[in-house]
Amino acid sequence: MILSRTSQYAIQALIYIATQPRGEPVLNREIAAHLGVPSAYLAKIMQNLCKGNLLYSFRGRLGGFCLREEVEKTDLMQVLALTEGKGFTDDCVLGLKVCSDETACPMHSRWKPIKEKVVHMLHEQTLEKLAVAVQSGKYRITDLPHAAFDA
Amino acid sequence: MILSRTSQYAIQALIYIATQPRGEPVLNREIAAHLGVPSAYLAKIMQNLCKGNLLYSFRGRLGGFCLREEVEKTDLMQVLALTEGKGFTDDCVLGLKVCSDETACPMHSRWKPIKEKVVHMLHEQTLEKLAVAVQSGKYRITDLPHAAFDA
DNA sequence: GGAGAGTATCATGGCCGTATCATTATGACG
DNA sequence: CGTCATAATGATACGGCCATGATACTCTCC
Repeated sequence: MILSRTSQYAIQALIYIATQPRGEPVLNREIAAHLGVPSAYLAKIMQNLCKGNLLYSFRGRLGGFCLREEVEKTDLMQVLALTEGKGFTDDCVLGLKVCSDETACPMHSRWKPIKEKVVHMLHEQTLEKLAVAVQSGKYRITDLPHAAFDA
Repeated sequence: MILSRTSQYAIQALIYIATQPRGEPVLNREIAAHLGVPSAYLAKIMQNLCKGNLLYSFRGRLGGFCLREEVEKTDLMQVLALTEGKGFTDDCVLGLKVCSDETACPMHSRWKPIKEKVVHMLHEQTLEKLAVAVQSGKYRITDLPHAAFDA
């Protein structure tokens, strides 16, 4: 029902980069600070996204990360294929090794259409759409600053 | 996207008990053997289901586990509330602490209806329905015996 | 009281999220 | 041209949680 923290960070980071001016490398440190996530761990995730051909990386001064493909071309399905593993939507709800239309667990027929909806949604959500949504100010990618409630 | 192994075992075990004659306690050992899962670990899960009022347990000779409520009354949502934690469907996809209709992550509006479909499905699937499906022989609750492919 | 069953406690191994530190590459500047 | 700051990259280590295993305890029936 839930994504790994790795996937969450990856998505957040990519959206953040997509909201920044194209072509200017974004620092890992800056992303981590903005999202409020541990920068060392984020660095490893970024590396993974580089190997998965979603990002360019540049070292040294003026270095950082840039999106590789045009933002309209990258959708969440591609991201999650990297962070969760390629066939992460194929698993049986009950954990059966084989659970296909021919021989299935008793939930298969109900679960399948929902899974398809999820996959469709993940394909539909491109970095561009998400970045625009964030830039509009109506949606957030980071936690709210928790005001002083403890007084 | 996936349930914990604990949840998978719990569901499988409950369905198995539901396929057995009512009133006769079922042995943990028997369930574990039939499902092919480690019996010590399953025992702990069963305990949890007892504490959560889904099972009766009886010790000593002729002991074992019986379903507590009538099978039509127990649905998967109740089971998962115990094994995954009560509000396991409330979490934000991106892991935001607060993600409601008022202030949300950019995926919230797309994710919410899917989540509702999942919750509805989990409420609909009662142990009775699942047990009947298994008893019909059309659906499985255990892995296929892998024939000798390695020769 | 002994065998059979669940119950409770502790110990192990793996993976994930995290933290720390050394290494390498690159642009800037004197 | 050399070296220095900067940034990504890589290696290593640690704690927590999950799945598992092992062992001792407790209850109940015969």
